[in-house]
Amino acid sequence: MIKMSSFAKQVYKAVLKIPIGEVRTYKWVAKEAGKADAYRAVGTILKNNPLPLIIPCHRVVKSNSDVGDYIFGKMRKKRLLGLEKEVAMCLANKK
DNA sequence: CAAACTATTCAGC
DNA sequence: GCTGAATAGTTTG
Repeated sequence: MIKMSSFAKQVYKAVLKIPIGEVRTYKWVAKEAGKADAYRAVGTILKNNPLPLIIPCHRVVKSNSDVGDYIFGKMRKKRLLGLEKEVAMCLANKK
């Protein structure tokens, strides 16, 4: 088991709750985590995020629909979002 | 324990 | 639309 900060755990759970093809804002994640005013902490945690491959940090964007930042790079994040959108459609329409 | 840093957000012009 | 400042939690020494 990996030990981590209490807020981080909630943040990860909130991010994992985001459906594929959809994106949420850092504020939203912070709120789900229990601290709506900790949007900045969310970014800090995800930045040091110990499980970048099991946490869809790319589904978290800024409030202005800005892409925000990503561990693998903003470009990779954008690409992933578009790809996930297609995947979501596939799962919904079973194309 | 305290200081510094940060993947953000809000307000003003 | 852009710039500057604030706030909350994590991390490191």
